[in-house]
Amino acid sequence: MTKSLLIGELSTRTRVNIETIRFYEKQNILPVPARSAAGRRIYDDADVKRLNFIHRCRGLGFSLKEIMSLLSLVDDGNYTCKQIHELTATHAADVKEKIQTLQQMELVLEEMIEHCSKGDVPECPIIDSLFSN
Amino acid sequence: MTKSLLIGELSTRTRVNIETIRFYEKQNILPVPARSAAGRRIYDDADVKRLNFIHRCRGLGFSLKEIMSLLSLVDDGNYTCKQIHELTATHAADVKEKIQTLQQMELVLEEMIEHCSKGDVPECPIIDSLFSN
DNA sequence: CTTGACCTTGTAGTTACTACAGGATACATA
DNA sequence: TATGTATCCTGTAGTAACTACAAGGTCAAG
Repeated sequence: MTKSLLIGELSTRTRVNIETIRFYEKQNILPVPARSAAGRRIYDDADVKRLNFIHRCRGLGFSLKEIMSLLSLVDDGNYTCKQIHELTATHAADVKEKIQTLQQMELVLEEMIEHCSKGDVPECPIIDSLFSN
Repeated sequence: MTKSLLIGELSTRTRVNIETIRFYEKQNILPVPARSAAGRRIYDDADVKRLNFIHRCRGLGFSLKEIMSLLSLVDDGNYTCKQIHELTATHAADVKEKIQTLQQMELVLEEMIEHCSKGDVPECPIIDSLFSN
């Protein structure tokens, strides 16, 4: 049988913020839960599992939209490995692109920093290069 | 003498969106410009220079807050190379951290993708791993 | 029976824009 | 002169994914 939890327990167990859990419900990523007589949200093991899934996906940089796509494939029950692979590969490509952009930034920043005297003087090659042209 | 420009020309010259230019003004990153008799914003070479600076900084991933710090140092006229260096180095460290986070994500994503059959079957190791525990 | 922990809703703030709506102005052409 | 169209104006709302309240209800323990 499945154990029932209040939102605080679900939060502790999944390490997802209470506010975030309510936010996910509003976004239709988490299903509307049962309520106690006093109106409190009641969750079960399936919710723990789903929220952990969402949390892991977020940790891998998937957007909520992408997570919804993954979840609706799973919810419909008729997903194929190929479909999941495609979504994941697309996301992985996005991540790679972001890394490249950031590495380009890093390169320029490091170069600017290198040329810097770092002194208590009112001339700075960083400012000069950014203000040039 | 400095040439005066309307917002559209400033936009073309700096490749910064018109809406973005007005946004920067509202954020006090760009100074309030002069106005024509009909109320149109009038810019000059100093604005071109400043907006180019902002644009480059954005391209290097500086936040508007960071850019404001840089600009106010410059505006006050009493900045030192050391101060600029510090702001830049801090930002560079942020960028490095972001890169590392993304590389971790990439690693996990690639591993998941590798284990994938990519087939038209209803079992997927990606889903399995994300739903496990 | 009160205290404190926990829950509820709803709204506003964050970042850096972007996208309108609805209206005024400027200039060239018919 | 009329008209078209390009440009400008203000102000508001939407985007992503939360986070942070405010103001109030509920529950268990001492």
